[in-house]
Amino acid sequence: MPEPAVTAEAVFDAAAAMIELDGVDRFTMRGLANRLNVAVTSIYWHVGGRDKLFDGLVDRLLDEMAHLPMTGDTAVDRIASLAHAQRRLLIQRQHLLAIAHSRDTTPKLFLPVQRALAGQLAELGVTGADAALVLRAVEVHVISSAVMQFAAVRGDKHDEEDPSLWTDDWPDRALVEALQSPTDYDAVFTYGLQALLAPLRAGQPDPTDDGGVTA
Amino acid sequence: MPEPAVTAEAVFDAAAAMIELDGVDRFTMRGLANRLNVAVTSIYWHVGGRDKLFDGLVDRLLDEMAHLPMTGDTAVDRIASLAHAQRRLLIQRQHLLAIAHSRDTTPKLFLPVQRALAGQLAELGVTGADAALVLRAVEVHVISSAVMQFAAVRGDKHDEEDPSLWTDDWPDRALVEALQSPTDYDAVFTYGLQALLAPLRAGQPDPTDDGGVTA
DNA sequence: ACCTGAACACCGTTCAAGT
DNA sequence: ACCTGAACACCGTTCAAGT
Repeated sequence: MPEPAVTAEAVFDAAAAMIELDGVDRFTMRGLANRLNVAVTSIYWHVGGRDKLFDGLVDRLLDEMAHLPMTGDTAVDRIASLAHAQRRLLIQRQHLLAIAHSRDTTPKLFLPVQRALAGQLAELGVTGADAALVLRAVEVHVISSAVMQFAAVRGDKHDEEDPSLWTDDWPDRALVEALQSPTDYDAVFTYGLQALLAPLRAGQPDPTDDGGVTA
Repeated sequence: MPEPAVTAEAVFDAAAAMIELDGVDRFTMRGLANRLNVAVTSIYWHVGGRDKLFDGLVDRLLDEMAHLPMTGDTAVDRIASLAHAQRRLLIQRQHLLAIAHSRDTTPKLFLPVQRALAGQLAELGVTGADAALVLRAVEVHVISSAVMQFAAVRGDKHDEEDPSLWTDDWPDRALVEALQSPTDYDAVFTYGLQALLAPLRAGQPDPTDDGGVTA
């Protein structure tokens, strides 16, 4: 009974490692087979084709997100800490996030934290459709900003401002200078999250009241 | 002096139309050449390879964004209306946005609206590094949520909630039901935008004060 | 059950050759 | 200046064949 040369586990591990190293674009079935020292076709037997392989990798990410820490004295703090933890993991798994995005399964990433968020919102008295809206607003903020930061950081060469767009007589020199340096996505994320959670801190004004901004 | 069979303009037009119809993934150089009734290699002479072609398409999107409308009685309303207009255009140009994203040039999309936003923020007395932060928070919100919505809507089959994740004894039946229906991304966007702009409405509290949520 | 090589139908891109 | 076909070096996937 000779041991198999590879297992499905080993295929996923190797694929994840390769992708984390070189990115999704440079990942090929043939390269993976080469790394595992098997024929390409062997991979098809173990895990199926490229799509099945990526499905499996995304499922791994989902599992990881099911065990995120959540700390804090108040419910709002716990929501914020969960959002930060989720974001950190997504940044760490940039390439898996990119895969999920390219496969249009980003909304699946809501699921592992939904129950925890719902529980904290319930503690704040936010329930029903209101809770669904806030929950999704937080998740969209966490995930979409991570998706975008990933692309932005990779293309950081273009992030520096083109000064030619600003006339020299623009009065706010400090602003122009601030825009010249690369975006601090962590700060932007935290600012946005804080804004999203602000209405939850002071009583509970109707979160669906848009203040007439709908334009 | 025979007229050329194709021009660079015509190539870009045809490419944009094809991509808008079938998506980026199904777009190929050979298919484009076929549609134009020329040899593939002719395209290389006119606009260069795939990368150059996509660069050109993204530049077209940038041009479009330079002429967005901005209306409203107050500066905050004008910022909101600009954000909504930018979002609408990005949704309309979903596939071009996807191209920009895949090429890591999403931050470039900030540029065409930066001056207008800076002007309105200045009217509100928000300047310097604070203005840069708010400006980027708004732009990240607009662009990243559009990037994500695009993927989410394409994969809408997965958007419906898996009820098995909720135990039957979860108390908030209305929430579970709300999560079962597909996400209303417009509502989520408006809610987030309103939250981002709220501190600008009532005086100007320090926007970098995170209320201790940094976790 | 596991692994292989050959083969198919694609890609993007280069380049010498035509007019 | 403009357009072509042939050719190169890749892809992912299928399938019959081996053990």
